[in-house]
Amino acid sequence: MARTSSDIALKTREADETSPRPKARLDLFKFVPFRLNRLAAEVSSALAVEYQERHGLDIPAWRVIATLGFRNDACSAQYISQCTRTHKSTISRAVTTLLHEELIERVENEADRREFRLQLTKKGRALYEELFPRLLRREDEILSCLSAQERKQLSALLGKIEESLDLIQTSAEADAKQAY
Amino acid sequence: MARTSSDIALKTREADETSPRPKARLDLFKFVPFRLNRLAAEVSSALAVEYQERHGLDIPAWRVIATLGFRNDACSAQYISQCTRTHKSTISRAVTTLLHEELIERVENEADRREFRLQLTKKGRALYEELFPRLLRREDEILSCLSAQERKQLSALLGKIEESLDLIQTSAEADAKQAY
DNA sequence: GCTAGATAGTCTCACGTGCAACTATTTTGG
DNA sequence: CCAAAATAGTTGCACGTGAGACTATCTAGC
Repeated sequence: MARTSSDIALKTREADETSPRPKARLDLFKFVPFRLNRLAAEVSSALAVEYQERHGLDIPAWRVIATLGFRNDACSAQYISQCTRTHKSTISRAVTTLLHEELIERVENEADRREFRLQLTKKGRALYEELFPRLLRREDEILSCLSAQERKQLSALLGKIEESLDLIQTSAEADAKQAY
Repeated sequence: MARTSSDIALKTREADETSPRPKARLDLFKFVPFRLNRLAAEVSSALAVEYQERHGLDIPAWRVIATLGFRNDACSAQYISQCTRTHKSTISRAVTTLLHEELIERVENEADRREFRLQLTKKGRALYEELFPRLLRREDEILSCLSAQERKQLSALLGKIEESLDLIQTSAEADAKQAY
């Protein structure tokens, strides 16, 4: 969000497209992977003020809270790791911190003593209830440049790419896995 | 790209939307900032094989190469830093590495001896010419799930968000800055 | 023309994170 | 049942990177 220095830009490929191009080139500004990276970084830092400055959470911690807050029942660290696509060691460290801050609690799983079931504490639930509307509002602000229809388009397009990259599972798969 | 373990998913908010929702919740899977983050990370790692495994470049180094390759004339590290939105220390380190590998070269700027003008060496140019078509092909693969029109839509939508986040400058601004 | 502030680039520091090894436990296959 | 493989979670290690201090140089204002 905070960019102190003034900004400059590459010339876009646009101008070249009308004229015969002597040699194909790659314009970073039109390169979708680059744009996604830049956009994601920018959006992340725009949201960070909410959970970082206000609550001292980082992204992994927020993902744990969000996953537990969205679900009613407790679930394992493994589950959080998989469905947020975050490395298990990263989740592990976030869980340790959150346990320390008493925002989440864990109970042993009698059936399988390797894993622990995690859930929000009352304090954690309160934080979640206060935080997530703010984040939704931020998201709304960021997307405020789009019409309702454009937002649907964006969501659909992202969905297609996610699906083709296998980032999304069907609810059947999820349920199958959830039946532990 | 490489995810070894099997995947599971959160239930989406979809199901709740028909029924009266007792309490609003936040579904990470529908949260655009999260989706952008995850998608960007996935796409990046899909491209990494091209410049990392084949050429030993990391993302910052690739951004330097790409910027210099796209332009005909030499430009400063500062310029690269600003137009790729990458921290100047990150660019500085990438430049040092690339100089060492003789992929780029720098000449003193007589007019301003604080800055150096950077440009691709013959070797660097060759690498660029070989690399960027591969990357464009990868991008194409990733977007192959979209029709031509959908790609335009995506590009336009990303453009709108970028613009509203002030990630894009007009070519006028760029030219003004470029006139050093 | 000298001083104060801006700017280009480098470097040190701290920190987050992916990888992989490790422990503990469970599952599978003979 | 026992050994081998799989799995949940933790931890040490290495590395990339952002923040910010620092040097050198340039620019602006008096």
